[in-house]
Amino acid sequence: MSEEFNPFYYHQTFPDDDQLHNTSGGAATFPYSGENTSTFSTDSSVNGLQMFDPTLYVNFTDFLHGSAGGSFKDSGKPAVEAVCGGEIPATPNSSASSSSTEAAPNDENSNKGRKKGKMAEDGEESSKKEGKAKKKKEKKQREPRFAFMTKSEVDLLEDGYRWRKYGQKAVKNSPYPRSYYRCTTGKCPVKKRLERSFIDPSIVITTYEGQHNHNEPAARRGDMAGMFAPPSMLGLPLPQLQENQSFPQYFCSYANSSNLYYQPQTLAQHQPQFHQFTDRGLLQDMIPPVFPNSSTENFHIFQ
DNA sequence: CGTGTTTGACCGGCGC
DNA sequence: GCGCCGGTCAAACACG
Repeated sequence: MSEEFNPFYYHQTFPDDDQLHNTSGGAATFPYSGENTSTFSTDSSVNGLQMFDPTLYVNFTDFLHGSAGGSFKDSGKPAVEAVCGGEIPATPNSSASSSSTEAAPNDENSNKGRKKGKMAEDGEESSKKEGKAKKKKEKKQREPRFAFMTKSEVDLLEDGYRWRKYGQKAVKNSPYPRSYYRCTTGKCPVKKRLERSFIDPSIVITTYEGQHNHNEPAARRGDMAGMFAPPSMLGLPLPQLQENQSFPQYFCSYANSSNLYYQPQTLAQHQPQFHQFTDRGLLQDMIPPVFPNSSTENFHIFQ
Protein backbone atom coordinates (compact mmCIF):
# COMPACT_ATOMS: atom_id res chain seq x y z
CA MET A 1 0.00 0.00 0.00
CA SER A 2 1.26 3.41 -0.75
CA GLU A 3 2.20 5.64 2.11
CA GLU A 4 0.23 8.46 0.72
CA PHE A 5 -3.45 8.61 0.91
CA ASN A 6 -4.77 7.34 -2.33
CA PRO A 7 -7.84 9.33 -3.06
CA PHE A 8 -10.01 6.74 -4.60
CA TYR A 9 -13.10 8.61 -5.22
CA TYR A 10 -16.40 6.93 -4.67
CA HIS A 11 -19.58 8.24 -6.00
CA GLN A 12 -22.81 6.77 -4.82
CA THR A 13 -25.55 5.94 -7.22
CA PHE A 14 -28.80 4.13 -6.83
CA PRO A 15 -28.91 0.64 -8.23
CA ASP A 16 -31.57 1.52 -10.76
CA ASP A 17 -30.03 4.77 -11.74
CA ASP A 18 -28.37 3.73 -14.92
CA GLN A 19 -28.08 7.12 -16.46
CA LEU A 20 -24.88 7.73 -14.72
CA HIS A 21 -23.59 4.31 -15.53
CA ASN A 22 -24.08 5.13 -19.13
CA THR A 23 -21.87 8.10 -18.81
CA SER A 24 -18.68 7.05 -20.40
CA GLY A 25 -16.51 9.89 -19.40
CA GLY A 26 -16.06 13.57 -19.26
CA ALA A 27 -13.75 16.33 -18.36
CA ALA A 28 -13.55 18.76 -15.58
CA THR A 29 -11.61 21.87 -15.07
CA PHE A 30 -10.92 22.60 -11.50
CA PRO A 31 -11.43 26.19 -10.69
CA TYR A 32 -8.56 28.23 -9.40
CA SER A 33 -6.06 25.94 -10.99
CA GLY A 34 -6.31 26.37 -14.66
CA GLU A 35 -4.11 23.52 -15.70
CA ASN A 36 -5.90 20.99 -13.57
CA THR A 37 -8.08 19.39 -16.09
CA SER A 38 -8.92 15.81 -15.50
CA THR A 39 -11.03 13.23 -17.12
CA PHE A 40 -13.20 10.81 -15.31
CA SER A 41 -14.68 7.51 -16.11
CA THR A 42 -17.53 5.62 -14.60
CA ASP A 43 -16.85 2.18 -15.85
CA SER A 44 -16.12 0.48 -12.61
CA SER A 45 -18.17 0.03 -9.54
CA VAL A 46 -17.86 -1.67 -6.23
CA ASN A 47 -20.88 -2.61 -4.22
CA GLY A 48 -23.04 -0.25 -6.15
CA LEU A 49 -20.67 2.61 -5.62
CA GLN A 50 -19.21 4.15 -8.66
CA MET A 51 -15.51 4.14 -8.37
CA PHE A 52 -13.51 6.74 -10.14
CA ASP A 53 -10.17 5.72 -11.40
CA PRO A 54 -7.74 7.20 -8.93
CA THR A 55 -5.03 7.44 -11.50
CA LEU A 56 -7.07 10.05 -13.26
CA TYR A 57 -7.25 12.06 -10.15
CA VAL A 58 -3.68 12.95 -9.45
CA ASN A 59 -4.81 16.45 -8.89
CA PHE A 60 -6.94 15.38 -6.00
CA THR A 61 -3.84 14.24 -4.29
CA ASP A 62 -2.29 17.58 -4.93
CA PHE A 63 -5.29 19.26 -3.47
CA LEU A 64 -5.36 17.05 -0.46
CA HIS A 65 -1.70 17.35 0.21
CA GLY A 66 -1.42 20.91 -0.91
CA SER A 67 0.65 23.51 0.82
CA ALA A 68 -1.99 24.32 3.35
CA GLY A 69 -2.96 20.75 3.93
CA GLY A 70 0.23 19.47 5.44
CA SER A 71 1.21 15.93 5.84
CA PHE A 72 -0.98 13.37 7.42
CA LYS A 73 1.88 11.22 8.36
CA ASP A 74 3.91 13.51 10.50
CA SER A 75 3.06 11.87 13.77
CA GLY A 76 2.91 8.35 15.00
CA LYS A 77 -0.72 8.76 15.85
CA PRO A 78 -3.49 7.38 13.76
CA ALA A 79 -4.23 9.80 11.02
CA VAL A 80 -7.47 10.41 9.33
CA GLU A 81 -8.52 12.20 6.25
CA ALA A 82 -11.43 11.87 4.00
CA VAL A 83 -12.73 12.23 0.53
CA CYS A 84 -16.41 12.27 0.19
CA GLY A 85 -18.87 11.60 -2.51
CA GLY A 86 -22.56 11.17 -2.58
CA GLU A 87 -25.85 11.72 -4.12
CA ILE A 88 -28.39 14.38 -3.52
CA PRO A 89 -31.88 14.50 -4.90
CA ALA A 90 -32.68 16.85 -7.73
CA THR A 91 -33.93 19.38 -5.26
CA PRO A 92 -31.75 18.84 -2.26
CA ASN A 93 -33.72 20.74 0.33
CA SER A 94 -37.28 19.77 -0.32
CA SER A 95 -36.96 16.18 -1.32
CA ALA A 96 -34.45 15.44 1.32
CA SER A 97 -36.81 16.32 4.08
CA SER A 98 -39.78 14.66 2.53
CA SER A 99 -38.00 11.46 1.88
CA SER A 100 -36.84 11.18 5.42
CA THR A 101 -40.27 11.70 6.84
CA GLU A 102 -41.64 9.13 4.50
CA ALA A 103 -39.11 6.56 5.34
CA ALA A 104 -39.55 6.50 9.05
CA PRO A 105 -43.02 4.99 9.11
CA ASN A 106 -42.10 2.67 6.31
CA ASP A 107 -39.32 1.34 8.36
CA GLU A 108 -41.53 0.79 11.34
CA ASN A 109 -44.07 -1.04 9.29
CA SER A 110 -41.58 -3.37 7.84
CA ASN A 111 -40.24 -4.14 11.26
CA LYS A 112 -43.64 -4.88 12.64
CA GLY A 113 -44.55 -6.93 9.63
CA ARG A 114 -41.65 -9.16 10.32
CA LYS A 115 -41.03 -9.41 13.99
CA LYS A 116 -40.14 -12.82 15.22
CA GLY A 117 -37.47 -14.93 13.84
CA LYS A 118 -36.25 -18.21 15.13
CA MET A 119 -38.77 -18.15 17.96
CA ALA A 120 -41.59 -18.58 15.54
CA GLU A 121 -43.08 -22.03 15.62
CA ASP A 122 -46.79 -21.69 15.98
CA GLY A 123 -49.22 -19.63 13.92
CA GLU A 124 -46.69 -17.52 12.21
CA GLU A 125 -47.80 -18.08 8.68
CA SER A 126 -50.51 -15.48 8.73
CA SER A 127 -48.39 -12.68 10.03
CA LYS A 128 -45.66 -13.54 7.61
CA LYS A 129 -48.02 -13.34 4.70
CA GLU A 130 -49.39 -10.12 6.02
CA GLY A 131 -45.95 -8.66 6.06
CA LYS A 132 -45.31 -9.79 2.55
CA ALA A 133 -48.53 -8.33 1.27
CA LYS A 134 -47.76 -5.05 2.90
CA LYS A 135 -44.32 -5.06 1.42
CA LYS A 136 -45.58 -5.78 -2.03
CA LYS A 137 -47.68 -2.67 -2.14
CA GLU A 138 -44.87 -0.27 -2.62
CA LYS A 139 -41.33 -0.89 -3.46
CA LYS A 140 -39.19 0.20 -0.61
CA GLN A 141 -37.54 3.42 -1.54
CA ARG A 142 -33.90 4.00 -1.00
CA GLU A 143 -32.89 6.97 1.04
CA PRO A 144 -30.30 9.24 -0.44
CA ARG A 145 -26.96 7.78 0.34
CA PHE A 146 -23.70 9.45 0.82
CA ALA A 147 -20.44 7.59 0.84
CA PHE A 148 -17.03 8.81 1.66
CA MET A 149 -13.70 7.34 2.46
CA THR A 150 -11.51 7.95 5.40
CA LYS A 151 -8.01 6.88 6.01
CA SER A 152 -8.16 5.78 9.57
CA GLU A 153 -7.00 3.09 11.89
CA VAL A 154 -10.24 3.15 13.78
CA ASP A 155 -13.35 1.79 12.16
CA LEU A 156 -16.05 3.78 13.84
CA LEU A 157 -15.24 7.41 13.37
CA GLU A 158 -16.67 9.91 15.76
CA ASP A 159 -19.07 12.14 13.91
CA GLY A 160 -20.99 13.57 16.81
CA TYR A 161 -23.94 11.24 16.55
CA ARG A 162 -24.72 8.21 18.61
CA TRP A 163 -24.93 4.96 16.75
CA ARG A 164 -26.09 1.53 17.64
CA LYS A 165 -24.71 -1.40 15.78
CA TYR A 166 -27.45 -3.66 14.53
CA GLY A 167 -25.69 -6.01 12.24
CA GLN A 168 -22.51 -7.20 10.69
CA LYS A 169 -22.05 -9.15 7.53
CA ALA A 170 -19.18 -10.59 5.66
CA VAL A 171 -18.45 -8.71 2.50
CA LYS A 172 -18.06 -10.72 -0.63
CA ASN A 173 -14.53 -10.77 -1.95
CA SER A 174 -13.29 -8.93 1.06
CA PRO A 175 -11.73 -10.15 4.26
CA TYR A 176 -13.28 -7.25 6.10
CA PRO A 177 -16.84 -7.34 7.39
CA ARG A 178 -19.41 -4.63 6.92
CA SER A 179 -21.05 -3.17 9.99
CA TYR A 180 -24.50 -1.65 10.12
CA TYR A 181 -25.33 1.19 12.47
CA ARG A 182 -28.44 3.14 13.24
CA CYS A 183 -28.66 6.59 14.77
CA THR A 184 -29.97 6.17 18.28
CA THR A 185 -31.33 9.65 18.72
CA GLY A 186 -35.09 9.48 19.00
CA LYS A 187 -36.65 8.06 15.89
CA CYS A 188 -33.94 9.25 13.61
CA PRO A 189 -34.02 7.13 10.45
CA VAL A 190 -30.38 7.58 9.56
CA LYS A 191 -28.27 4.52 9.08
CA LYS A 192 -24.67 4.09 8.26
CA ARG A 193 -22.53 1.30 7.05
CA LEU A 194 -18.88 0.86 7.71
CA GLU A 195 -16.44 -1.29 5.90
CA ARG A 196 -12.79 -1.35 5.18
CA SER A 197 -11.60 -1.12 1.67
CA PHE A 198 -10.14 -4.40 0.59
CA ILE A 199 -8.01 -2.47 -1.85
CA ASP A 200 -6.46 -0.38 0.84
CA PRO A 201 -7.30 -1.66 4.32
CA SER A 202 -6.22 1.61 5.84
CA ILE A 203 -9.27 3.19 4.29
CA VAL A 204 -12.67 3.04 5.89
CA ILE A 205 -15.67 3.44 3.63
CA THR A 206 -18.57 5.05 5.41
CA THR A 207 -21.98 5.21 3.81
CA TYR A 208 -24.69 7.32 5.35
CA GLU A 209 -28.28 6.75 4.39
CA GLY A 210 -31.07 9.17 5.12
CA GLN A 211 -31.14 12.49 6.81
CA HIS A 212 -31.10 13.15 10.50
CA ASN A 213 -34.42 14.44 11.74
CA HIS A 214 -32.85 16.25 14.61
CA ASN A 215 -30.88 19.41 14.16
CA GLU A 216 -28.00 18.99 16.46
CA PRO A 217 -25.78 16.04 16.63
CA ALA A 218 -26.16 14.47 20.03
CA ALA A 219 -22.82 15.79 21.10
CA ARG A 220 -21.49 13.14 23.32
CA ARG A 221 -18.33 14.63 24.53
CA GLY A 222 -18.56 17.90 22.77
CA ASP A 223 -15.30 17.32 21.06
CA MET A 224 -15.58 16.00 17.60
CA ALA A 225 -19.12 16.67 16.64
CA GLY A 226 -19.41 16.99 12.94
CA MET A 227 -15.92 15.97 12.16
CA PHE A 228 -16.54 13.29 9.67
CA ALA A 229 -20.14 13.69 8.85
CA PRO A 230 -20.72 15.13 5.44
CA PRO A 231 -22.51 18.44 5.78
CA SER A 232 -25.63 17.22 4.08
CA MET A 233 -25.89 14.45 6.61
CA LEU A 234 -25.55 16.87 9.45
CA GLY A 235 -28.55 18.71 8.23
CA LEU A 236 -26.33 21.66 7.64
CA PRO A 237 -26.44 23.76 4.53
CA LEU A 238 -23.97 22.73 1.94
CA PRO A 239 -20.78 24.67 1.77
CA GLN A 240 -20.44 27.55 -0.57
CA LEU A 241 -17.61 28.70 -2.69
CA GLN A 242 -16.37 32.10 -1.82
CA GLU A 243 -14.90 34.81 -3.95
CA ASN A 244 -11.58 34.90 -2.27
CA GLN A 245 -10.98 31.21 -2.25
CA SER A 246 -7.79 30.44 -3.95
CA PHE A 247 -6.91 26.90 -3.11
CA PRO A 248 -9.41 24.13 -3.05
CA GLN A 249 -8.13 21.55 -0.62
CA TYR A 250 -11.10 19.41 -0.12
CA PHE A 251 -13.28 17.97 -2.72
CA CYS A 252 -16.87 17.16 -2.15
CA SER A 253 -19.35 16.12 -4.74
CA TYR A 254 -22.84 14.95 -5.29
CA ALA A 255 -24.67 13.51 -8.20
CA ASN A 256 -28.16 12.90 -9.35
CA SER A 257 -29.19 10.94 -12.35
CA SER A 258 -28.04 13.50 -14.85
CA ASN A 259 -25.35 15.57 -13.29
CA LEU A 260 -22.38 15.19 -11.12
CA TYR A 261 -21.92 18.16 -8.88
CA TYR A 262 -18.68 18.87 -7.28
CA GLN A 263 -17.34 21.55 -5.11
CA PRO A 264 -13.88 22.23 -3.93
CA GLN A 265 -13.56 23.78 -0.54
CA THR A 266 -10.90 25.82 1.09
CA LEU A 267 -8.82 24.49 3.85
CA ALA A 268 -10.58 26.82 6.24
CA GLN A 269 -13.84 25.19 5.36
CA HIS A 270 -12.82 21.63 5.60
CA GLN A 271 -10.29 21.86 8.33
CA PRO A 272 -12.64 20.76 11.08
CA GLN A 273 -13.12 17.56 9.19
CA PHE A 274 -9.52 16.82 8.38
CA HIS A 275 -7.11 16.51 11.15
CA GLN A 276 -5.15 14.22 13.29
CA PHE A 277 -6.49 12.13 16.05
CA THR A 278 -4.72 12.37 19.28
CA ASP A 279 -4.36 9.23 21.28
CA ARG A 280 -7.51 10.07 23.21
CA GLY A 281 -9.39 10.79 20.06
CA LEU A 282 -9.73 14.37 21.05
CA LEU A 283 -8.88 17.41 19.07
CA GLN A 284 -7.12 20.54 19.90
CA ASP A 285 -8.23 23.92 18.70
CA MET A 286 -11.51 22.60 17.55
CA ILE A 287 -13.55 25.13 15.69
CA PRO A 288 -17.05 24.51 14.50
CA PRO A 289 -17.44 23.89 10.79
CA VAL A 290 -18.77 26.83 8.90
CA PHE A 291 -21.07 26.05 6.08
CA PRO A 292 -22.67 29.15 4.63
CA ASN A 293 -26.02 28.70 3.01
CA SER A 294 -25.83 27.19 -0.37
CA SER A 295 -27.62 25.25 -2.99
CA THR A 296 -26.69 23.33 -6.08
CA GLU A 297 -26.23 26.68 -7.79
CA ASN A 298 -22.95 26.87 -6.06
CA PHE A 299 -21.79 23.58 -7.39
CA HIS A 300 -19.95 23.02 -10.56
CA ILE A 301 -21.41 20.43 -12.80
CA PHE A 302 -19.95 17.67 -14.84
CA GLN A 303 -22.07 17.12 -17.87
C1' DC B 1 -30.26 -1.90 35.14
C1' DG B 2 -29.57 0.67 31.01
C1' DT B 3 -27.03 0.70 26.94
C1' DG B 4 -24.52 -1.21 23.32
C1' DT B 5 -22.52 -5.44 20.78
C1' DT B 6 -22.55 -10.07 18.90
C1' DT B 7 -24.36 -13.37 15.98
C1' DG B 8 -27.34 -16.76 13.77
C1' DA B 9 -31.72 -16.66 11.63
C1' DC B 10 -34.78 -14.53 8.73
C1' DC B 11 -36.57 -11.59 4.86
C1' DG B 12 -36.95 -9.90 0.30
C1' DG B 13 -34.92 -8.82 -4.11
C1' DC B 14 -32.73 -10.56 -7.96
C1' DG B 15 -30.61 -13.51 -11.40
C1' DC B 16 -30.55 -17.93 -13.36
C1' DG C 1 -38.47 -22.47 -7.99
C1' DC C 2 -34.06 -22.08 -6.17
C1' DG C 3 -29.97 -20.20 -4.43
C1' DC C 4 -27.32 -16.19 -3.50
C1' DC C 5 -26.78 -11.98 -1.24
C1' DG C 6 -27.46 -7.61 1.19
C1' DG C 7 -29.86 -5.99 4.90
C1' DT C 8 -32.32 -6.52 9.31
C1' DC C 9 -34.07 -8.65 13.54
C1' DA C 10 -33.72 -9.86 18.17
C1' DA C 11 -32.13 -12.97 21.90
C1' DA C 12 -28.19 -13.50 24.34
C1' DC C 13 -24.48 -11.45 26.06
C1' DA C 14 -21.04 -7.85 27.86
C1' DC C 15 -20.07 -3.96 30.38
C1' DG C 16 -20.11 0.20 33.25
